[in-house]
Amino acid sequence: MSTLAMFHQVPGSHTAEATEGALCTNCHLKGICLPVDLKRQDVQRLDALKIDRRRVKERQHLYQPSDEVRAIFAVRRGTFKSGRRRQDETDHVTGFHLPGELLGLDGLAGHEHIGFATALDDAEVCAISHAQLTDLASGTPGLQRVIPRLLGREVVRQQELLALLRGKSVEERLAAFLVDISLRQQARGCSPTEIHLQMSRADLCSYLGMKLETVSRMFTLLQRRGLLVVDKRHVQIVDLEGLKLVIDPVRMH
Amino acid sequence: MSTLAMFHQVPGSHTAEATEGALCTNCHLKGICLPVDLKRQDVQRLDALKIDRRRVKERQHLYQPSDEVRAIFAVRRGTFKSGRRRQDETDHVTGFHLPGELLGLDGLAGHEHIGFATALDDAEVCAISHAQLTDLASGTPGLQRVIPRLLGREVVRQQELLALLRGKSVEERLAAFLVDISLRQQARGCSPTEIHLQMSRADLCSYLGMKLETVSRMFTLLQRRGLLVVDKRHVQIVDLEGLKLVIDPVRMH
DNA sequence: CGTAGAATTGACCGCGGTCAAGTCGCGTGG
DNA sequence: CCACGCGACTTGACCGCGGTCAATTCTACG
Repeated sequence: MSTLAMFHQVPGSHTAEATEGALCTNCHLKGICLPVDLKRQDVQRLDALKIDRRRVKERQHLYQPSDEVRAIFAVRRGTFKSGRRRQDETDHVTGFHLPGELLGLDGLAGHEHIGFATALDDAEVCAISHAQLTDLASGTPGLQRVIPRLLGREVVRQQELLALLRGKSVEERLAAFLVDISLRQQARGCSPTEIHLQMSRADLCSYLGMKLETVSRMFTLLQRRGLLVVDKRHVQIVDLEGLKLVIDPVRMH
Repeated sequence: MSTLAMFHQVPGSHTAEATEGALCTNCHLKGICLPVDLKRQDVQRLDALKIDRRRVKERQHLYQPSDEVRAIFAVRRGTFKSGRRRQDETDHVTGFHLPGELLGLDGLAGHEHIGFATALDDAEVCAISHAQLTDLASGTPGLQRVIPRLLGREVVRQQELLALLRGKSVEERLAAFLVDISLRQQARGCSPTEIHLQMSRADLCSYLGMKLETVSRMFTLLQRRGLLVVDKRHVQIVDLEGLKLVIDPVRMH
C-alpha cells in the first residue's frame, strides 16, 4: 500500500512544489480533461501527484516516433497536432488537441511512441508519468476507472474521424471539422463562432483526407453560401445551424 | 487488499468451475489475446478470474448500441464484425475480430455501448466483467498494465484503418485488407494463403469505405493480375509478395 | 526589393460512385 | 421436377467529384 501513502498528505503542504499545490483542483480545465463524474475528493487526490509542467515552443515536438514512452500529457495552453509518420516519410495528422485535451494515449500500447505530437503555437502541458498512472490504478475505486475511461474516449474519438472520412464528401468533412472545433471552443468558454485556426491548410487537408486545393475550394464554397467569413486562418461562422445541416444532408435513394 | 485474495488460490482447486480451471494458461490463443511480455505467473493469476464463456450464434449480436456495458470480450471461436450505427440507421463496420482478439473496448468510455458487435458465424467468447477488470488493476504490477496496453493496441488498430482509408486507393485498400487477414491467420497457425471470408461483400465495403460494385471490381482486377484466385468468399492468395507491393506503390512526383 | 512559403483559383481528367442489367446459387412451393 | 423469387455477387456504361497540374496573389522575411 506504499504507493497510496502519498495520497494522504495535505495538498501543497511539505513539498518543494508547495506553491503549485492543488494543481488539478484549481485547474480551470478539469471539466474537460477529466471524466465528468469524478468526485471532488478524487480530484484532490490527483493534486498529490507531482505533475510536471513542460513548455513546448511552436513547431517543436512533444514526442516523435521511436521516442521512449514516459508519460501521457494534458494540454494546458496552446494547440497540438498529433499523428503518425508513414514509411514514406509523410506525416498523417490524426488529431488536433486544444487545452484540456489529452495526448500520447497511443503510447500506452508499447514502450516506444509510434506517432508524433507537435505544438502549433507556444504551448504548455501537464505530464503524467507511467509511475503516476500506476499509482492511479492502485488508488480509490473512483480513480481506478480513470485510465480506461480516457482511453475509451480516445477510441471513440478515432471512430468519429473514421466515420467522417468514410461516408462524407469533402464539403461535409470540412463543415463537420468546423462544427467540431466550434463545440470544443464553446466547451472551454471561448466563442463558438470566432475561430482562429492554428494549423496550416496542409495540416488540415492531411487530417481531413483531402488535397490542399480542395480545402481551399471548400472554404470559398462555404463562404459563398453565406455560412462562413474566411480570412486566412481566421474563420467566422455566420450560420452555425446551416453549417450543421451541411454535415448531414438528406440523402434519399 | 481483499480483492487480491482470489489470486492466491491454486488454479482449478476448490471452485465450482474446477473443470474449467487454468482457462488462460491452457488457452491456445493466449499469445494473441494477451500482451506478449506477460509472465507465466501473471497468466496463472488470470486463471483465477472466473471468466464466463458465452456462445453467440451466426447473425446474433454480442452487444448493440445503448446496451449496458458489463464486460469486454475475447473471441474464442468464430468471427465477429464490430462497428457503429449512424443516426441514419446505416451500420459502419470498423473492425473484424478473429479468435484471440478483443471486443467491446470502446465501451469502457461510458456505461452504454455506442457500437455493435455481431457474430459472422457461430461463435464463442470469454467475457471479462468490469469487476474483474478492477481486480486486474489492483493486481500485481505485471497485470496493472494489461488494460492500458490492450486499449493502446485498440487505438493503434484504429489509426491503421484511418491511414488506410485516407491515403490509399480502393485497390490498395483491398490488398491491404487481404494481407492483414493473411498475417492474422498466420499468427494463429492457419494458412496465410487460403482465406475464407466470413463477411459479406457489403460488410467488406462498409469496412473499406467503398461501394459494393467497387469491391467486386477490385477482386476481379487482382485476380486478373494473377495475385489471387477468388471463388465467392473463398480467396486463395497466389502471390503474397506481389499483393504487398500493391499496398505501397512507388509514387514519385 | 527579391525570394519563399501559404493560399487561392482555373483547366483538365481519371478514379470510383451511380445506375442498370445480368448471373449464380439456394430455398420454397406448385 | 421445374418455376419462381430472392439475395449475393458480377459486369458494363456513364458521369461527377475531387485529384492533378499550373498560374497567380499575397504576406513574411532577409
